[in-house]
Amino acid sequence: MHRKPNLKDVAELAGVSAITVSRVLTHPDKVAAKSRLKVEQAIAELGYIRNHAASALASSRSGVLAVIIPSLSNIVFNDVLQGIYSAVKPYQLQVILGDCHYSPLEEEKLIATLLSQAPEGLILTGTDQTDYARKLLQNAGIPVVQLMELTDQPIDMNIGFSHFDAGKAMTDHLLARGYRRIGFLGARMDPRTQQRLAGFNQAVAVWNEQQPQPASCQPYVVTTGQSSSIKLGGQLLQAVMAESQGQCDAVFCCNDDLALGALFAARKMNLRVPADLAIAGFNDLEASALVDPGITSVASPRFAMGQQAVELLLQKARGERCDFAPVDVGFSIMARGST
Amino acid sequence: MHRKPNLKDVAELAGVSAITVSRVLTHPDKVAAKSRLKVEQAIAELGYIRNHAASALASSRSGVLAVIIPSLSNIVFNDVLQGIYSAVKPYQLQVILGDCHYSPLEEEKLIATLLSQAPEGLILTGTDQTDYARKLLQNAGIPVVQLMELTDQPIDMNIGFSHFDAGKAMTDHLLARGYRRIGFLGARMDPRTQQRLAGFNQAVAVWNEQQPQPASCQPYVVTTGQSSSIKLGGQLLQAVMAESQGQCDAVFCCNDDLALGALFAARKMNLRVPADLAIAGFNDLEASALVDPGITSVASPRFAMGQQAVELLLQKARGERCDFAPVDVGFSIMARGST
DNA sequence: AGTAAAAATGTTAGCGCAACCATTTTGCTA
DNA sequence: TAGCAAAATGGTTGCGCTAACATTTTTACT
Repeated sequence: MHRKPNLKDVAELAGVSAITVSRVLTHPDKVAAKSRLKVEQAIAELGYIRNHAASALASSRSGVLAVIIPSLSNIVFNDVLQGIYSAVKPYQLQVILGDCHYSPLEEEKLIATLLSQAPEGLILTGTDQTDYARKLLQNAGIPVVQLMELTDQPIDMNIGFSHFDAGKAMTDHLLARGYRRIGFLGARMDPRTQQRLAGFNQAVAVWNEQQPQPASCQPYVVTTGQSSSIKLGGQLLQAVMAESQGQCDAVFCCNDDLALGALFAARKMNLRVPADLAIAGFNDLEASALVDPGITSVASPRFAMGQQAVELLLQKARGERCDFAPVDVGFSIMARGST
Repeated sequence: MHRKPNLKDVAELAGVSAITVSRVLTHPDKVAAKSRLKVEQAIAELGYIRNHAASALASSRSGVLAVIIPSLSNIVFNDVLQGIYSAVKPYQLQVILGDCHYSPLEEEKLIATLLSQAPEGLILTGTDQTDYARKLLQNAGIPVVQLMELTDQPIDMNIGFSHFDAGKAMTDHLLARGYRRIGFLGARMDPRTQQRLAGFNQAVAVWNEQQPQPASCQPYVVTTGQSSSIKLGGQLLQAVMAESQGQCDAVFCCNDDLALGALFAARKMNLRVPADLAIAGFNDLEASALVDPGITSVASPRFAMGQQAVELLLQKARGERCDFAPVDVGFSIMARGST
């Protein structure tokens, strides 16, 4: 036999009907142990592998979960992905992953492509999808989770935390520690980074409103559209130092890559951390806790977010629940030596 | 209309036959501009999205590329993935990604699952697949690339470099710099790590054979099955220092995570790098170049490997070539301050 | 043993699309 | 304008599987 064996071949060899073979594969408990054994032997003998396309077509269940992240290179989404994969494991689900490179338009195209797989659900990052993308998803009628940040108008389900609040909290932390000339170092400037910056600005504004003149805070904001990296952190530190004429006494980096870069660069500039310069980051990467001094950062349960996204998706797909309020997973300030 | 629109619905609205609509989607150049326009309008109006399962079943082309990596958390495979995604982009191909957690058995199961998607090709990491997995792949008759390391008996195609040679070269580098009490810090101990260790042992053996007694090299090997992390690097450094009673003057870490951890720990132990202790790593992560001192490491073209894997796969799938000798992409020693 | 219920198995039909081959239309040359 | 090749389009069929219903066999209990 040259062509690949199909259900019928297995059925003939096992001496049962095709549907019985099908059942062995999908509802093994609905088949008598005796037949099941015969079928399993036949499958093994022929090296039969089910044709997923045919199965999906006949059952109109694809067994596919679509995931779109903004970047493969940002480790942050790696953690989320791991959560997703770990949650998916017990189920017969394949993950199809797309990278939209932080572009809503690319994301829109990806959504259109991925929808052709008729996925059981879709996990998106962030909340700034295009109108057309939202329409596509509405029509598709599949459960959707928007992950990482919170929104008032979710497409469907929503799990995340407030990057605005986190940015504000970190800035308050710096203010509370006595820093008054605080730089904000931002790269990429995707929506979540912008929210962190907004939180920073808000915290500074509130502070300056409440404090008498001599204690007021001078912010220095340096941002770039470049994607963030450790190296860039050093460059941005130099930039903010230039802009503040060396007055800057703390920097709030929009993520830990920049913060690490700033820390390494500070050393080379002979700035003592935190005596001359405090450094705060975001995302709480492993390295941040282990460098000396440790970098103060914002931690969030990324792995758990990924897991929970899958759980909610499947609950909704199974029709177990349908009232899903946005889930705020919160964040925490990991205060360390750098501030 | 409640159900999702299908080809026929589009065809009726556009006033053409179903097959013409199909052609607009797959061979747009085979359709007159006039019909194409009508069809495109109808598609937009109905929000039609092609059913991938039906398409795959009818055409027996899945448009899927399967990829199995040993770990999502290891950034190294991230780079490879990025290469794969970048190479896949111009084609109508979806990537289905599996994580086998460094387990050949899990990999075997994953292969069986992924084969049911009838992928156009499969990219595997490493070369230690189970016999049954190899048989499955032989039967499947799809192009396969084994990535990252080289082997004499590839399943099909093979792209990578010699981790043995790289381990040996790095050890030679340390010996040439005058270090004689060299520790090898290994975590996870997957096949590639073992090859690096074998290269290390070989280099030491060769050295000791050629050198007179007083110049001979004393190796200290400390390994663990735990998965590697920055933190673990520090712990392993302490372990090797204990084992060598503080005599160790250089450590070759099986990857840069460990090396960074070793560097951070060395600082806390008041060891000057490289005066008291040299540190070498593997993989050349971004941070390794930017810490102070920079960590000497082994660089390899991971992104390019991913890209090339896709290219070869597609060439073979299109039948353009079939004689694929293993591709050695090589490596290079990035000598930095740490050694 | 007899009966009803439950479990196991089979039959039929169709999921949505594209390959194949047949037919119609178009564009071009003499 | 006829005639022909090439381009465009359509009809039929089947890809491999499973849902829904139909039938048979087994089980449990009187």
